[in-house]
Amino acid sequence: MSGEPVNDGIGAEGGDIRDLFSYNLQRLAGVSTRIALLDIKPTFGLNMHDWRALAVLDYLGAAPLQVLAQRAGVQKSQMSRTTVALEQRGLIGRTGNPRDKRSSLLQLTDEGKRIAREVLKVSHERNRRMLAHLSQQEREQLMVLMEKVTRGSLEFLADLKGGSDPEELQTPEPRTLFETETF
Amino acid sequence: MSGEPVNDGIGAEGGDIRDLFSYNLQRLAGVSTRIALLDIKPTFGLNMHDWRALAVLDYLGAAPLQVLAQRAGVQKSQMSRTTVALEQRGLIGRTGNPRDKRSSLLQLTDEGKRIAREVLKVSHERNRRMLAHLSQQEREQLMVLMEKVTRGSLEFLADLKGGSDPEELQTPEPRTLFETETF
DNA sequence: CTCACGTAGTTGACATGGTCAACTTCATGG
DNA sequence: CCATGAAGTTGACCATGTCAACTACGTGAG
Repeated sequence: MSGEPVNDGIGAEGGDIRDLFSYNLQRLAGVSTRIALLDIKPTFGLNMHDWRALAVLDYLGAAPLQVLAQRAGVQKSQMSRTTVALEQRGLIGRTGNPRDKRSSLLQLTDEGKRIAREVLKVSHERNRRMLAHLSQQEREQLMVLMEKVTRGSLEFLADLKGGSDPEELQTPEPRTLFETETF
Repeated sequence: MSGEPVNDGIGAEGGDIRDLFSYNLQRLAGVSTRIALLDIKPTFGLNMHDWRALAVLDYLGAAPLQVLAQRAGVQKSQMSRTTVALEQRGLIGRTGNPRDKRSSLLQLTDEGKRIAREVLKVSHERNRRMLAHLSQQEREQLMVLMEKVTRGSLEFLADLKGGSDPEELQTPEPRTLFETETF
């Protein structure tokens, strides 16, 4: 009866790739990355890794590398290289971890904080433009839905990664998830 | 008065990176990619480029490389390499383009079609699991919202890419967008 | 205490992905 | 028929993601 075919992101019989949630998600994420880099790379000389590391450290305060990596959603090897580079640029400092001599606590320098706040500000503006066609209510709803999908996807991923090590990547944070940190 | 702070994906004063739509989008996309590769790489020996090329060709039927690249959202140089590899594996064939001797029309072989359909099937299941926590209505709503955001983001990107060449990347397809193809 | 085992972090190697520029081949309009 | 430009290919380069090995240190069992 209804003229418009609706799309639920799963795609039933006869549907093609354009009906898949994951496909549209990837496309949107690609566009978002390109926009972010056009913003951030020329102005601040940061790539996405750098920016995420700074931003996550900004709200963590001081944290060992492992925690930083988990929160940013990257492997520790990646984060190690990123933090070394940021330290050389004077945006990050290290202090000994009193509880564990194998690690240091990473934290933003004053310059690092300044940059992080500036980038965060232009990122707000960037997001505002990306979400321009949505009403306030739609924006809130979108965030809620994405969080649900993230939760479901992480469970799925944990399943696939051998039923064995569920710990590995289930790290993230949509603020309402995981406020249970105890490093 | 309301106890819960709501999040609109833009992040106002005092918000941190976890409030940003783009940040959560990137994290979810990363998880989605990892899930997809765990599915597709071992079973079919395809990477994401391969899979997208096959899937897009599946609904395009026969198309020159440029169109295929646009629809898949990648540059023609990338798509060129992908199609060469897929042709060598016997999943894609070429026939002369009657309208333009510089190009060929690409199309799936029977084997290519078979693979594309199989991968599409497991992708349906994958999306079903990722969206497991959403009701039917929420899933439909999510797709609508993502399409709006994609539209807004593409406009924004076109703006940034010099007000000049708006053509370049605004190619995509959430089916309801762009049904105006005329190659 | 000490030793075996686990964990934090670093590093090397490698595959993939994204971008740009140069180049060939052909199309098309003046 | 010539100048200009588009289609596709290729080479180069950087960013990203993943894995394994290795060092240094923590921890629990004996």
